[in-house]
Amino acid sequence: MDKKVSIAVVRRLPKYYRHLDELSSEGVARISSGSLAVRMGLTASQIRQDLNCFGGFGQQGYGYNVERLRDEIASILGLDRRAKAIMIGVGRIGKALLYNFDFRLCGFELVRAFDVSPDSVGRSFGGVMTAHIGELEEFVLSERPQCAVLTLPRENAATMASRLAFLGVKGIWNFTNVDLHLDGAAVWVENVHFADSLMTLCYRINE
Amino acid sequence: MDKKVSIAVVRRLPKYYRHLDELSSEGVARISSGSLAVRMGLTASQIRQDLNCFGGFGQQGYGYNVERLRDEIASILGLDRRAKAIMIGVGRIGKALLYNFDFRLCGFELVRAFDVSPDSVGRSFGGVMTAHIGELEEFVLSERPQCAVLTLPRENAATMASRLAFLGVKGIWNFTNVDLHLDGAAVWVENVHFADSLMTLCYRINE
DNA sequence: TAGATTGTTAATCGATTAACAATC
DNA sequence: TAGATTGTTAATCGATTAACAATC
Repeated sequence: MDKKVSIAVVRRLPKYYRHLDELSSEGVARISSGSLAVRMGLTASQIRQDLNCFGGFGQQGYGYNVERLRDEIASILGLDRRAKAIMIGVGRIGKALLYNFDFRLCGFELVRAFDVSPDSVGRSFGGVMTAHIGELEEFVLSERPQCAVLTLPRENAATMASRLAFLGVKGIWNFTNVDLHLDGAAVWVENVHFADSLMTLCYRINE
Repeated sequence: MDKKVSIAVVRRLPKYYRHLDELSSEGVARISSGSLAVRMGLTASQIRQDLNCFGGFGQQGYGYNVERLRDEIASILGLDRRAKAIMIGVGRIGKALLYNFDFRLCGFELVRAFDVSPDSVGRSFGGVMTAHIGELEEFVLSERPQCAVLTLPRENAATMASRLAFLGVKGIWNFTNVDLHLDGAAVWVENVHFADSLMTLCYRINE
């Protein structure tokens, strides 16, 4: 266990979790790497390799216990830690996330949103209170959120990212279509580049 | 030119496009693979390899003409084709896209949205008219959109995907947290899995 | 026990990086 | 011409797949 874990493996973990959780809801108690492979569109070999980065969760001749494996993966991902997160920018995308997206299922507690607009400041959306961006420093230094959701206009993304890195935030979930360069800072940036995604689809359609 | 193009290369194309477009706005007329590599966080070798999948766009001793290269990549991606797209499901995420996202910059014209709710049907959001989902078949068969944006509740995603595949849609931009299996159908699915993305970040933060 | 299926090592495949001749 | 930088081939690296002994 604890071999070097590649990016490719980490990116597959949420997918494993999702399918195992579904299987669990369907009442499936155990599954072999072969069946899971068919269901997920992977190879059995790859699944066994992936899981063995973290430990031997299966049993020869039997397969894997669905609930146990799901919970192991949840734990590996840190979904049970409930780290604090904040949101920067409460526009349409920010609000869509606040109302429709369950941060808890992804291991986070969204504790505060920030914006500049009087339309949003002081109001609560999806149960999350919005404060003025001027209060960011004080809030972060006292509450120590580990993650920030960047849903502000792209012009302000780079500056805000540095500001957050300086404050010690450890992860940025970036919805602006900008590549953030936080050289030196120990910040992990996870990008959600809508445009890149749709352009990829455009390529496939026109192929 | 026209060597086999890997998934990895295709996924980098939008990023090349974005950076070249920025360089162009900055008034930069030419760039070497070395400088572009520094800017994009890649290696010069990889950039030259990537671009040579499609043709020799550079010039020895000079580098690449920024505007020309940007336009070549736009053309490779098909951003200049303006394919028709429709949206299925006009909830908060759908509306956020309709109001804030520029489909044209990604090679699509969003021509119609569909929903069931009387709150949305007959209304226009971000310049796109919403029709009742019952009119889907007629519309698709006459207008022949090549792409559908799936922003409906996840319970309905699988059924709707089959329906769209049957109607001859060629690409699905999937915002529901479900893996769609359209075996046999010639449909490319491009997923935007918010939860998978955030869970990945959760892993990094708890590492 | 016999059958099934894992964990793990070895083989293959593909993608990235390095090197350099071609040439602007 | 000399310097710079590409296009392209070869070398390396890493990830996926195959194979099989271990074992439940």
